[in-house]
Amino acid sequence: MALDNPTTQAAVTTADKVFEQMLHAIVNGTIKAGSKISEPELAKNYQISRSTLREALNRLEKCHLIERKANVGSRVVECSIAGLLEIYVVREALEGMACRQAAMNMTEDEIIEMRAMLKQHASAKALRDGISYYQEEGDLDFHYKVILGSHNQQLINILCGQLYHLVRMYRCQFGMNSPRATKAFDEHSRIIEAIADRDGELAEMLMRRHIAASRQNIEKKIALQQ
Amino acid sequence: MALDNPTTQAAVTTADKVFEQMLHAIVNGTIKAGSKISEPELAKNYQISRSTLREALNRLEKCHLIERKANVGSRVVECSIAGLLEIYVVREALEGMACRQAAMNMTEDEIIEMRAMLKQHASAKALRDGISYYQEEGDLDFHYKVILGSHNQQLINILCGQLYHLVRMYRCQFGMNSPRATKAFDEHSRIIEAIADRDGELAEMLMRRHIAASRQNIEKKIALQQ
DNA sequence: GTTTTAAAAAGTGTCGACAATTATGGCGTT
DNA sequence: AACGCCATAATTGTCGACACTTTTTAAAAC
Repeated sequence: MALDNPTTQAAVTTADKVFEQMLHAIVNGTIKAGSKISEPELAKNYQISRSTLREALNRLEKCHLIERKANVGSRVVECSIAGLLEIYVVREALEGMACRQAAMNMTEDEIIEMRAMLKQHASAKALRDGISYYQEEGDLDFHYKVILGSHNQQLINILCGQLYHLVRMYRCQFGMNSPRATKAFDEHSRIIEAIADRDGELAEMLMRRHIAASRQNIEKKIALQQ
Repeated sequence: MALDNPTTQAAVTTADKVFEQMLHAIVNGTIKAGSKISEPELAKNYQISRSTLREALNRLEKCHLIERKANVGSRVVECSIAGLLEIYVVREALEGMACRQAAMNMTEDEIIEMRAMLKQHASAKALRDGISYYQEEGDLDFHYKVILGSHNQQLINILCGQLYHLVRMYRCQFGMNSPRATKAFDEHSRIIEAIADRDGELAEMLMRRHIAASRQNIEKKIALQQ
């Protein structure tokens, strides 16, 4: 499935399942950002013991979705504009480098797969009502594939394993369906071509601009609102 | 203290203390890389219950120092050349960006502090026998300060909170006292000047070259050994 | 002798209870 | 009425025991 994370393995233990449930709940705001987490209450809700719940909380903490203070408890992270911009800065650096590495390390098969995916996005875009699909899951798909294409486990872990949960949380809660759909599609195309040409330097530059453009788009929006 | 991490708060709970002990043990190789972790055995060694130990293991997992598989157990991460190079790639991207942000966001006081630190390193270097100090803790100090100077919490968390434990582990276990001491000192100086000039673009480029040079130094060494 | 199967041992996951710490609320004082 | 203090309640941290999985061991079948 598109929104499933490439790094997470199937949830076998109950703590895993509760983690996934809470993950979705936090991402889509059912568990409110900034709210305090009551261990006894949640354990009762999910019908599990506190030990199991705490195991799930530890994984949420690994994704930086909750923060814990000793002897005080856990809170869901706040969603602030400043925090969002911070994430964009990190993404610009990491995904830019991932793109450079992808240009060096992607297999021909992976490149073919990416081109096929983009073609599919293009037809979905033509359908017009498919635009929202493209923006949400399609965009994530594209970025995932580039990151995986870097073949760098550290990059993959940081980006897919933790940062992207936060990205999805912000997208959900800020309702970000930016009007950059068409533009973003063209940018994706050029990035793939740079990767296919094995031009790491260009690929990195294009990806950085692509992400920086999204960030500046948000900065502009904020400036207008004030 | 130099090697203490700026992001970790004082260890109050026993799980915290065990985490710190195990952290040091893993970093310096007392607990061998790649070895399996027996919960019952370690719990007995540290004279704590398995619950508390597992809490400590969760924090080690957050730093990517151990890896867990469901119903199987934990292993200390392996130290491979490939893994080391992967980390350098991530550092080049993240610390480069951190340096750019530092040029934008550092306060004048922080810049003064950095210059003072570098002056101290210079005198230590002049002492000759201080060289090892400069290389080990001094180098980490410099990089820490730049990262903190970015004022970007996400960057700080990823770099100081998790990646740098791995870096220290590799330094310890591979015994890396690279002969780049003098060169590195000059590079540090130029980076600080770029930050002081508020030239983010140059600062990022210099930091990336600085880290890339270290990586290439290792690649060269490896090539010679083979 | 090798492979398959089954039982036993060891290890991890989960639970409920107790201990230690922090938050709450009422009381008295200023 | 506002502030500080103490007792109580609630929450988090830790413990030991049990349930379930995986691994090991040994026997049985081929």
